[in-house]
Amino acid sequence: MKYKPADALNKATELFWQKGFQGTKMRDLQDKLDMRPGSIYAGFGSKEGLFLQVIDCYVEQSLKKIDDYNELAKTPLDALYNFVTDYIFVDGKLENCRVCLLVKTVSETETGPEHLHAHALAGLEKMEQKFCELFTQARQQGLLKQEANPELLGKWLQMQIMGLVMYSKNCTNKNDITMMIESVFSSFQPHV
Amino acid sequence: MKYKPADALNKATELFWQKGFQGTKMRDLQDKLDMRPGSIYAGFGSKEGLFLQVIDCYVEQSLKKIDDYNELAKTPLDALYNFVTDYIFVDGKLENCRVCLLVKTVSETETGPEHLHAHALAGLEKMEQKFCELFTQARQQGLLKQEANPELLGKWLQMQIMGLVMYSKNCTNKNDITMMIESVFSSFQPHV
DNA sequence: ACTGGACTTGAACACTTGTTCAAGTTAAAT
DNA sequence: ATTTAACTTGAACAAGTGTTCAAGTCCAGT
Repeated sequence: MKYKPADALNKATELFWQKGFQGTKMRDLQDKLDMRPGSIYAGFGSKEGLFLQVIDCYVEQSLKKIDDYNELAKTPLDALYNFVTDYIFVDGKLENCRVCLLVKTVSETETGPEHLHAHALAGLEKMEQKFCELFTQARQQGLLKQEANPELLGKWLQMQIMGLVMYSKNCTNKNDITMMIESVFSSFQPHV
Repeated sequence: MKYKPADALNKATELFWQKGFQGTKMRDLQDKLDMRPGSIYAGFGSKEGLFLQVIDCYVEQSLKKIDDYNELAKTPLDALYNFVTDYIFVDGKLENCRVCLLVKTVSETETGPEHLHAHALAGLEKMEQKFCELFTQARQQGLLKQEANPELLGKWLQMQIMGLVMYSKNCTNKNDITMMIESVFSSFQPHV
């Protein structure tokens, strides 16, 4: 496969993210990627194969995104805070927030194709691990109580993000969400 | 429409809940409901029409379920706690937990059919209102600080449930989830 | 110039999709 | 017994589905 897959994968990601796995039709992909069916099958094997690669690509980019935030922010906790805030307020607007592709896929394939489900779950696990990493750093820097459990905090943050993002679909009040984010992150501060 | 829709609607709910709107095919419904296409269309208008009725039915039953919990429990807070716990640990097992049909639909139709999306959101709003109701009762009974805002607590609980349920798909450790539920509900107790 | 392999094309295929409809059944009201 | 309206049936339809494949294009290595 010599085809420049980066651009194609990003376009495919956009489609799958918008419409889900089942909602995305091969014809949609053909139009969006400007590739004929044969090329897509030569390059990616099948719709499922393409989707799996899209997920890998998505996970890789998401992990990198967190690293980028971490380099820019003063502390790992700030990085996580900024990551979450920017994820929910895209261009400052709550309406632009979209459910994470992995979460969407997990929900869609709850009973569906086993390997798609497993693949999305594996991606989420990597995200959680990354959260855990940053919490570990934060503790080393004395930003958390010494007894704090980074692994548990990672799980907790993962859960909170899932809740925040899903709930943001159901909420028109920017203020409510802002308060919730504050509330989530204030629980990470060491007891004063 | 004289057809006994109760049984049919429940069976349809089961299918849509398992497979989602797009994932559920008319043939599946025909088999599960043991009805021929003409009958389904006479009774429900279309696949979308049936789905909308399924959602209404689901919301109604969910609201009633909370009322039932409220009658059985000592306090509204206990009722909510039991509701959440039983929702996540179905038959005591984390694996049996399924993403709420409304949440699943919101996620699936994020960009898709406008009215399906709106209908699911409306259902979620009713659930939130019910949570708010119970929190109001709890405050009247002195179980919450007088300054507590039941409306905000309702939103908060809605968000937390979404997070807990979605995260439970990604978690094999029953203990972790139990701790998270405790953590969520301990935040409702008045400051000691 | 020639070969060979990777990539592309677009028509075509077999199957599935949601939906329709003419014909048949039921059962209460006249 | 006749009418009427609601409901059921199941074959059929048109459109859409993921996928294939013979034929063509490209281009690096000989």
